[in-house]
Amino acid sequence: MLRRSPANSVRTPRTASFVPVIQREIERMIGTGELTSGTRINESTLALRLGISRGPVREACRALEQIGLLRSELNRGFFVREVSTKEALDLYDIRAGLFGTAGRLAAAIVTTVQLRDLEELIARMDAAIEAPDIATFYQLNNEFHRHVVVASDNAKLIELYPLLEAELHLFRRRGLVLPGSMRTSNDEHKAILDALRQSDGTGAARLLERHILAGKARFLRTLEDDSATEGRPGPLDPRNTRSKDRPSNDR
Amino acid sequence: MLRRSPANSVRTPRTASFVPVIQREIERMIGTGELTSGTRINESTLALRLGISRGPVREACRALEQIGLLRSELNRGFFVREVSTKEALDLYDIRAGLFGTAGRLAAAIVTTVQLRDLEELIARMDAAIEAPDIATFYQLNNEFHRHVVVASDNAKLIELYPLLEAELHLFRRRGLVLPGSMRTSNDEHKAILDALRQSDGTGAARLLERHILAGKARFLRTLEDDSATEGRPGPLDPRNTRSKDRPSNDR
DNA sequence: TTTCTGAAAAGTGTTGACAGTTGTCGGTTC
DNA sequence: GAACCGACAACTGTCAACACTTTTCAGAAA
Repeated sequence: MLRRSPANSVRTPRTASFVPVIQREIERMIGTGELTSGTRINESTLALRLGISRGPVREACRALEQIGLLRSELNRGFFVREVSTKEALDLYDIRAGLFGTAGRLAAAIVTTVQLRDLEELIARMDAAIEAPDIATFYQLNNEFHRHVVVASDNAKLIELYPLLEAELHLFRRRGLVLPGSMRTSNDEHKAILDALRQSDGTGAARLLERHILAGKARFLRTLEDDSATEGRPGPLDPRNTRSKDRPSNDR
Repeated sequence: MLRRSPANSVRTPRTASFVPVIQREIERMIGTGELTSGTRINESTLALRLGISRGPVREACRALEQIGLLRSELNRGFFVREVSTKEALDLYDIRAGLFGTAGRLAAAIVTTVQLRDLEELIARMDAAIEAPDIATFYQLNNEFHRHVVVASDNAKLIELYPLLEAELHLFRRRGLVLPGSMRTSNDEHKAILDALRQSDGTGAARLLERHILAGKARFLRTLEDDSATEGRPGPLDPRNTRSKDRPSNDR
């Protein structure tokens, strides 16, 4: 099946495309903060670093533009997107709706195994609160959310929800979880689990929606606190940090 | 600013990228049925037809893959996506959730002008029902939905919702609106308008959600009818028409 | 006739190069 | 000294060509 040079098959036994690999890599770099909001993607440099040419890099960027992690400017290339306060708040609303939907669907079909998993995650979050270990709590919290979405058994939802979360993370990085809120947050988790256990779809939906909206409220509070300490710009100022506002590309 | 040959500036005064243009073009071809589910996109042919090279075409395809209109197979290129019955039903659930969210948000901020627009659309739909003019009703119905989403003033939602609708249209084309359902559908519109008028967010959300889920129920009925007349394959068979099942690409 | 085979044709994945645009950084003018 | 100017460097958008894979199809074998 592999025609020539069975030994040095380092290059081009074309078993995979570069594009998804690059896409993940850029996602990773954004996730770790290696690439921060607003910075430009230098295609040539990135291609060189990955040992490939610009074509696949551009394709990956085009894909990432579509899911909202990058934006493009004509003749200036791709930039890591900046998410304004307004957009971040909008994302909370969408997530609330989708998360509620996930819960409604999940309540009808959730398995006992999945319920046990959720219960265990809640217990571990309690432990993290006692420690206290914010990083672990944050991670477990994400895991809990992911589990609920997966339990909905809605493939599109399972695909969509993390994309929205990733986009939200583009908002200037800050401690998203207030230490004081962990306990109440986990109490909400418990109520959610109860609703799911009782196959109470509308109840679960309502609780999950409120859970996210509570997150939105906390988010808003941190914004207000910041603007209070930082000074001038109003608490809900939709403007962002960029100095140079060019008209963004279409779509 | 334009350096050479001011007359025949047919080529390359680079004021726009080809990619969005091609993307729209492919979307259009899918929308009109010129490209049907499952067919392969021939990059070379398409590029030739548009008078450009394959690079931008590939970028556009990559973008369309990300929003769910195309899928890719290694060394075989891009295909117009096929949406299975399960996926179509999943999409209805997501749309229901998002549409409800849109309504909840819109109820709080909808303007009198927007309310009047919605009212007018409802009136025109009534007229279309009387005619009866199914095509016009279908179009006005879409317009109504779009208006509600726009009234939410949530940019991401406004971007997302039509994408889901487009994806749903990839399900093997069929008359999505049953003639008999137009009247009840428009009655639902009227109830929705009332809720919005009264700034009743939760009411609007519930009604909008049910409105979409009613569409899902009708969709299910048409499926059952079809399978009854067509013969063997079960009403909820998730399998699709493809003969050759290869492992699809990741993501 | 039907089934295999293998070579040519067709088409994708990637590359390197070119044309055009944007940004930089001296020097020049006011 | 600050604002302008123009050449140069850096970079994007696009193209044409190459390497490899998949598909097709005529001819051989059963």
